[in-house]
Amino acid sequence: MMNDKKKTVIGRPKTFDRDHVINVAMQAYWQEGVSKVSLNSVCRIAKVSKPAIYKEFGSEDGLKQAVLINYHKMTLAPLYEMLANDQPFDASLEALIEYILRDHEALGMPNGCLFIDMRQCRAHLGELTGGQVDQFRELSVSVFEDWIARAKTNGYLKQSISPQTAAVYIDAQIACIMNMQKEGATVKDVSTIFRLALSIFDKTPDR
Amino acid sequence: MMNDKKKTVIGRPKTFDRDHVINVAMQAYWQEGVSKVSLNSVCRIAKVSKPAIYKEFGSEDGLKQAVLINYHKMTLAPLYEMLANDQPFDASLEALIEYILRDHEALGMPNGCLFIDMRQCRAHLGELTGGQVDQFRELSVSVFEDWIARAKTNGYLKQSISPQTAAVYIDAQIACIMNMQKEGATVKDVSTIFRLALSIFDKTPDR
DNA sequence: AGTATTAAATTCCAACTGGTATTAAACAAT
DNA sequence: ATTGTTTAATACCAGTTGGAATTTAATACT
Repeated sequence: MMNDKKKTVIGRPKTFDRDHVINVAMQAYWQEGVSKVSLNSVCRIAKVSKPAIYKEFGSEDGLKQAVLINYHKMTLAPLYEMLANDQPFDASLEALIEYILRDHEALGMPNGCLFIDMRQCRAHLGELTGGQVDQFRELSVSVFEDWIARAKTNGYLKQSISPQTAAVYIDAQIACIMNMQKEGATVKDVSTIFRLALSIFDKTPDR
Repeated sequence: MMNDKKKTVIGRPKTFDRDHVINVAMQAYWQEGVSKVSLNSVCRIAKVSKPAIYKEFGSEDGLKQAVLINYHKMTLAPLYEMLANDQPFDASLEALIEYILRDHEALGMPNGCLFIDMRQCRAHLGELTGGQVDQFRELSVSVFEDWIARAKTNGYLKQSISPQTAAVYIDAQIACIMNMQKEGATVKDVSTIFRLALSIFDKTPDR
């Protein structure tokens, strides 16, 4: 806006690649579990020095928060956007199922969900990351709630379940499935269980 | 069987209280999460020296295994026994729900489930504990499977779900609920979600 | 009293943790 | 070439970890 491409700046030029560090750390946290990855090991695999990370993120807590925000942007936000579209409930439900059940390994992603992992060790996270987790949690349930409420007013959903309850239920089932996946359950089992759990939203309850 | 109460034995008399250490460690693992409790801290709160623990359990891994076995005996086994009784399916299902939903805090227990916690960090456990987790896992699903299969042959359950699938489903839902509980969900929410998830086994599907 | 035997606690270890003070390097301006 | 400024890397800190060697204490037997 103010200056174009390259303003000359004095001092040693920056070589630190913020995104690279975030991605490497995200991969490690996601794969191993956030509580199993030390800051030292992040430095090792990202090939950056510890003071460089402190300069950029302030603390380990800051790094974790940055990673979580990144994870949200690339993995959670797209799902929420999908649910915000005004499709028929059946279609959006199927889209959600597809998204949750997509094969992580085939896509080069670790199994499980980093967000769920962080929620489960919430008590041991720092202020920044912990607060961010809470914030994303609220966002998550409100998205589900809106989605269900909209489906009901649109007549897609006849069930007597309240949007609040439905939102908590869906949230819990996603967490459940992500944990199963991380524990090494087969794709088939994970899929069967998830569809079974969400079958309570089916219109024709004659199983 | 061979000797009565007290056989005289040379050497310094033992003061180490195995059960005390196991209970203290179990409490800590259960409360904080097994991966968050160091052997040093167990020594501190149990007021025993580290070599004493090594003498008794061989290693940290051995202690964790002993704790898991104890946890199983006092918390998991009773549930399995209940399900082995030949009650009507509705009754045993309700009993399971009651047992899973019982108020941990009111009973002086930490929230969540130590077994589930160990399953989720299975990859980071030692050989002994990890193997024990696997063993109890197999036992668990086989108990659920037998229970469901029995209910079906007895005509209590008309559903088209296979016992294998049902067993995995129940296992997953229990894990789900325990995780919710540990994350601090209200008793009401936990109860609602669990009953909703298990409502797929209801006879009359007109919710 | 002394000795063998068993169990206890103290002390130590190298490795690792999150975090920081200090030094070295790379540039622009002079 | 020197100086100022910014970044990067090295080296270090105190504290903790799982584990083990060593020492000290408590008993029965001789």
